[in-house]
Amino acid sequence: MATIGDVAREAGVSRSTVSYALSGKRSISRETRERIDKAIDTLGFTVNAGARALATSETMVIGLLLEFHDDEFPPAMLQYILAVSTAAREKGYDILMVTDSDGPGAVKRITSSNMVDGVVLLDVTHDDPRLDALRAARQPGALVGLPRDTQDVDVFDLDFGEAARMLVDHLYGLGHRKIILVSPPRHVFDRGGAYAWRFRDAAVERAARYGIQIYPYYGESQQPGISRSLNAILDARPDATAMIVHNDASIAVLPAVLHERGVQVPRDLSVVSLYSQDFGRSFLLPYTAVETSPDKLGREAVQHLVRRISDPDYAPTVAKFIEPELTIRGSTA
Amino acid sequence: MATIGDVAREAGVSRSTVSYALSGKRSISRETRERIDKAIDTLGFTVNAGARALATSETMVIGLLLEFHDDEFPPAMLQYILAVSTAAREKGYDILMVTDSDGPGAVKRITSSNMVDGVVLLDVTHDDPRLDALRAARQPGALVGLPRDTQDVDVFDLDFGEAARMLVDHLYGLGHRKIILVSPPRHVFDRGGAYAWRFRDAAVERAARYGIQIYPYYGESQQPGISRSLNAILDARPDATAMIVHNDASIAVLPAVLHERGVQVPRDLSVVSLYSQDFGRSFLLPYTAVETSPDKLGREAVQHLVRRISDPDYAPTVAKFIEPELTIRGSTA
DNA sequence: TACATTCGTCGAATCGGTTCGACGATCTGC
DNA sequence: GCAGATCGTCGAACCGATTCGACGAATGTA
Repeated sequence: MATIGDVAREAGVSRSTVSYALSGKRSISRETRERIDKAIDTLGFTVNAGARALATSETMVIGLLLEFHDDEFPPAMLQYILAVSTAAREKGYDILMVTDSDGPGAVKRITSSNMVDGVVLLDVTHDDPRLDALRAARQPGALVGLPRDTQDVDVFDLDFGEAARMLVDHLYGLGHRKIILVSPPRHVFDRGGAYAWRFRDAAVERAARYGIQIYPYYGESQQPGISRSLNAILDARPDATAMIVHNDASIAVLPAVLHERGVQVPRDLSVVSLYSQDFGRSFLLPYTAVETSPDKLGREAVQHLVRRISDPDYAPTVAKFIEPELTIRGSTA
Repeated sequence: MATIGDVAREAGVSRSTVSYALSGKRSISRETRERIDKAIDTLGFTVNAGARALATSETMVIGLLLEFHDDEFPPAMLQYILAVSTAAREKGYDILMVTDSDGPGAVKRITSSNMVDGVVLLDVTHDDPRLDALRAARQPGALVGLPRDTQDVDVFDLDFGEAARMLVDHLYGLGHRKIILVSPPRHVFDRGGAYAWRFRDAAVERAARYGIQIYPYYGESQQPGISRSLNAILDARPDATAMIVHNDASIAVLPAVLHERGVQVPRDLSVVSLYSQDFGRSFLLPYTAVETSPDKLGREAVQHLVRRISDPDYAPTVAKFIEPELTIRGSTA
């Protein structure tokens, strides 16, 4: 591997001159620059990332922390990963992806060893143990998911409360008075997945305000439990005229379950949900739904993180809740 | 951030002594070691990864290259990612994940800048342009997926030919003489996804040997095309008594399609497929199938890569085809 | 014409580690 | 009791970049 010294020798200049030619931080004469450029590509020189990181204390790498739980649905997770990765690359950053089950340890390890310039935490829970590790680290972080204590951190999430209200309003406006709500699996609540209860509580409260019935249930995460639980719910509430499904795994399975029961949408039952458009396309989901925008979320998190990396006290911390958008797909009446 | 120099001063020894205490490459007296240990945790010292990488030219990072195509099914991809990530961490490596659409460029960038010690290429195609970049790099690489030219590279893949033969044999043994084959989408063939035709060709050849009929079709990757194409295929071949589905997206949708047509498995149609057990659990896939073992594949690739990193000319290059295992789930008769 | 700027380049210091050779002290074997 | 090996430690060189201050030459200004 050629070093900057080799380039310098080949071009007959000093190392610092090569460095300045590379960075453009000082002016270089045209002919010198040409000699350097030629030397660089005869030698096939590339800057050594480690050496540069050491000198500049910037790695141009962002840590991406996630843990895959059994109660999560793979396609959704992958969408976040790709969004973060793509957005980062556009800003010139690479992604160090850590899927360690010891989240706090992983945060500590990659930040304190200076492997990254900042981190993105995916799927942050109410009492996420990674937060202490992040605060102890002297590096910026962006969270996707809402923790209890948002002090000193930047948070990005969908406004699940508003999403719930939108969906309840939509159904209420169409005349529905008894609504089933399928939440994420109980595990998600236990683990502290705030989005689960933020959505449920808002839906329940909104329903109460309208004086209508809402029947909350937990969904399941794996087959055959998903179908079974959906059937049980439908059996238990034959009077319900509408259903809100806040669970990827359940919504993916719902079409089959309804078909098997001979239930037609929206004639017999109105169905609304939350999922991203891409997700809906992989399956056959023709439901009116709130768009969850994983790409927008990932992108915003990265953008903000990058800004904070270049200027650590750039702005007050941010808790950005992106606005839900309702896409009408005709699954309600 | 504390440096090794700070630790040395705090413990009253030289920097090299601290380094040796850390690495254990020379012996250290008990009391010195204790002073150093104490200094390390009063100062909260962690080795700077960049500096270490510079000195040792080892980053302890593995590059993971993948590109997500629309014609792929997200859950399967995620399984590979997690497998590689987990296996790497167990060996002490972190993962630099690159999802660049410019594959060769990405390979060149991360290898020639010495950001990684080696790379894993996911979903390698017949004429994968990343291979030239990999060969030009002076770093070991492990491929998942089979390229045309396997010279100087280590390849890991399922033995798709054998898998096809197993499934055909299985059906033939049960008396089936007219079999539908749903391959991956045409795009996958065009792109050079060798697994697609390795499977198809082996199935066709085996069927020919038995003198039975096999009807090959392309699958689709996105709804509603998937259902539509499955229906069209079933309409076109009412005489077929069995079906081999080599496509994640199609198999995930198949239960619904069959149910809608009133086709019972295995009474009216025998179905076999290829998918991983985890994948089957997310959906409701009760089909006799060959296990695709993404975890085993990812793990083996990483293990071999790590070995080659520590000893670049450790062994002849490897083309390892893991043996398909047939799991009988009663979807055939 | 004399002086102050700007331009282009260089040398040296620095980032934070690892590792080699040296060296005194301790231990071993005869 | 002495030569030789081993142990524990240190200092210095090195890994490959960046960046600061300096300095001669070219340019601009009065």
